[in-house]
Amino acid sequence: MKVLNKHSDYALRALIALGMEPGVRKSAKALSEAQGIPYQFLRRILQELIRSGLVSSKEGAGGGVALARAPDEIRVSDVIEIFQGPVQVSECMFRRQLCSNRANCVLRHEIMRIEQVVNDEFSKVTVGKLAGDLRRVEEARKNLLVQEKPKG
Amino acid sequence: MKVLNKHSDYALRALIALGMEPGVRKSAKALSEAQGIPYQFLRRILQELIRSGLVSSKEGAGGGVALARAPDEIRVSDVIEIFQGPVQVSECMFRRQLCSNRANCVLRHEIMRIEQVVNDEFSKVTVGKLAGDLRRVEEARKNLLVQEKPKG
DNA sequence: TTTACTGATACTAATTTAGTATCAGTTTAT
DNA sequence: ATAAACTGATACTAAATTAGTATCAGTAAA
Ligand code: FES
Ligand code: FES
Repeated sequence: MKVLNKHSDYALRALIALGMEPGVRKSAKALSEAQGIPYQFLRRILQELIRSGLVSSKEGAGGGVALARAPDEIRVSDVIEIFQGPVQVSECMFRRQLCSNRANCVLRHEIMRIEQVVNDEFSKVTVGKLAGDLRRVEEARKNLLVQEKPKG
Repeated sequence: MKVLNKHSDYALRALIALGMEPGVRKSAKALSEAQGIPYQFLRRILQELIRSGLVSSKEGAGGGVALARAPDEIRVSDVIEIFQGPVQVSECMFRRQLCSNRANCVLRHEIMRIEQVVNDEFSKVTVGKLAGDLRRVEEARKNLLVQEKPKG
């Protein structure tokens, strides 16, 4: 069961890359090369993010994209919603004979509860948080290198 | 984002149908007709459930399948695991440049935490519970009919 | 020995996901 | 003016996954 498809995956990486230096505009080409994401594919993903309002863009030479909101205001759940639609456990279990009265269906309640939990978890994690985590990871690695080659 | 694919969906329906009358053996044909699941497809699904040990079978005329465990011992997560593999949020975010040190990766921890939560939720729900819920739904509907046509 | 079933497995069709390509328009720099 | 570096929109192809079908062999009961 793969939760993130490539669209969401790449979108997140691009968003986090942008979130590392909020306000700095980057071109699709630069992002594509830095993150190892196929250029044309990333372009379409960015266009989608722009349409959805997570990212802002500037056309022409020297143009590019940047986060349209604060990194902490962009949730992983937003990204999943855009590229994979809302979380749905099952189209509708027992739809045929058994569940003519959807409104009162206990099974449906169970299903919706889980959908909610999954969604909540993905809402808790923001691009800002991931970028922060990543920053700390990079710091740690840098320090490690300094230790290995001290005063060099 | 569709969580259950048709395999898991149909498997669950079949398991719950079996769970409504544990111990009673039912043929693939009967299940297929009762649940509106394509026969050959359901056959393969049942064979998979049998191999996985959730269901027991008896060959020959009058044969069929039944739950191999107590309904409460069959979790939705078991079914998902069989047909869709273990929950994976992302193959490995930032695998390339950024995450050579997977063991210490904060992002990875975040991802694994969510995977755990999702899995936990699906482990909480058993075939026994779903069958019980369904039983209550059917009771409620029956009572409703009695009310509508009282003493008829 | 026919009928009703499962076991194993090969196959096809449909859908989704991933990835590519193209052309038009915008901004900057020369 | 025009070339270069960009995004906007959209059509297209390829690969992978999912869904569904078919077939043949074997088993058990009537
Ligand atoms: S599961 Fe569909 S209404 Fe009950
Ligand atoms: S996300 Fe892959 S190791 Fe960090």
